[in-house]
Amino acid sequence: MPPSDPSWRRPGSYHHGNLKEVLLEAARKLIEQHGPVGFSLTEAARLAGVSPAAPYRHFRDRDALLAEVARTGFERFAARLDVAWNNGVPTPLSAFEAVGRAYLAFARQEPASYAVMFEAGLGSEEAARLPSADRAFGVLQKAAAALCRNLPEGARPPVRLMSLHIWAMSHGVATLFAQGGPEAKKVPMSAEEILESAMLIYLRGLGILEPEKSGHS
Amino acid sequence: MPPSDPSWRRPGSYHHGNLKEVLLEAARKLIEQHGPVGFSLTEAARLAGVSPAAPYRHFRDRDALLAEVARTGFERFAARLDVAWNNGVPTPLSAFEAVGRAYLAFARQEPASYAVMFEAGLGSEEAARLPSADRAFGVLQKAAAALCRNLPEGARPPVRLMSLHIWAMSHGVATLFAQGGPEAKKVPMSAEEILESAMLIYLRGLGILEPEKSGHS
DNA sequence: GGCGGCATGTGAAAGGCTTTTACTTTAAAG
DNA sequence: CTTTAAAGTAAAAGCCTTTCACATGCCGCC
Repeated sequence: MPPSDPSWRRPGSYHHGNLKEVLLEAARKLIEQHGPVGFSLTEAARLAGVSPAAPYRHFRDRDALLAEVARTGFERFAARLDVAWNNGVPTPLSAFEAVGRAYLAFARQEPASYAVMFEAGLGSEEAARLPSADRAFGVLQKAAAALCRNLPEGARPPVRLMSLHIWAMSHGVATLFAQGGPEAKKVPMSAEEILESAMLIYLRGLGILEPEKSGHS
Repeated sequence: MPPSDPSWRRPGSYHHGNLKEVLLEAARKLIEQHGPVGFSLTEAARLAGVSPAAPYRHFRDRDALLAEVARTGFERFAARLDVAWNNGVPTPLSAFEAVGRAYLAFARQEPASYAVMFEAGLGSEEAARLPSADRAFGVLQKAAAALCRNLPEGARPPVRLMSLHIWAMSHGVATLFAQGGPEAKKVPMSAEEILESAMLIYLRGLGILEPEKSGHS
């Protein structure tokens, strides 16, 4: 069992000892730099210090490596959203906002994972039915449900639809404004401010928050 | 001047006569099928019936072709949003909803263009400062401003922030649910329904729409 | 009308990437 | 200690990108 340091390499040995992890790490770094299009298996192998054929001992092909980046990405993503949600304490609203910030933080800190997880034609064909993808969405759904609990019986929106709204808004803000994305520069606000303000207005529209008296934050 | 049919080819001639347009069209078709990663200049040339070197008479390199797909995509995108907006008639709200549908329709009908326009590391580095990208965003901003005009003076939200919200929501819904995307299948609603319901709630949160009495559409 | 220039397309070649196959090394199980 | 199979290598086939010298023929100019 190799040490937890993901860039560890068995000293002076024919066998690498940790190649799979190192390749995934290298892939994330390269995708970050050159985009998913510019990423090359050979270059990842070079970074890991092995021959171009070595990766095929751990992944069927290039796509399988990307799919694994997506899979492990969803695991960390779901875990971080769940930690941020923290069972809705201290309040459902504050925990909900923490989830939003965690969403954006993940997109910022692992842009390569996020791209492979959500961009069409990368590894995401099957990503939808990944268990951890469902777990991640489940966090949003739990949060939405908790926010509705104070509402009178008849005024509760469909929770599933509500979480799709939240997901779409988070995803839109993340890709447009949180990653170094095209439009990030033209906007004088952080992605976090944009997402939070949008969510406050949305929740007000559902009657979950009181209408504000005057002025907009 | 070649005819307007984009797949026209000069009959039995050494010179193609319409290669640039045909290459862009081929690129969109190929990206649609294999994703931006799988797209190859050589294959586009094959589709157009020319040698692999021919494209270099019209584009500096592969990236330049993708950038041109993005540029022309933004032109059509802006034009279609503007047509849908139709100067806010018959009512700002109905026109606004038409813009939303046009947004999703474009993402559906030109998934390749949309991907290259917005996905990181494709042609989008400079796409942000494209004039037509600004025009497209300008339509959203016009629509947002018009929706606010009925509001009392002090209750008007910052129009720029509001249009960022609208943009992010539209983009999120488009990429998650409108394109054949990962999650489209798991959801029993159309992207249009998801976007419109989200927008109604959002506008209610701004006080632009009346709170509904009971039940959720 | 003929001619010459320039835009446009071709062919071949260099170099990189993906993937396969046969071979080598070495850790670890018995 | 020996056997075995996991994990790495080298080499080769095939595709892609890009460049360069060369071919073609459309168009404007005399």
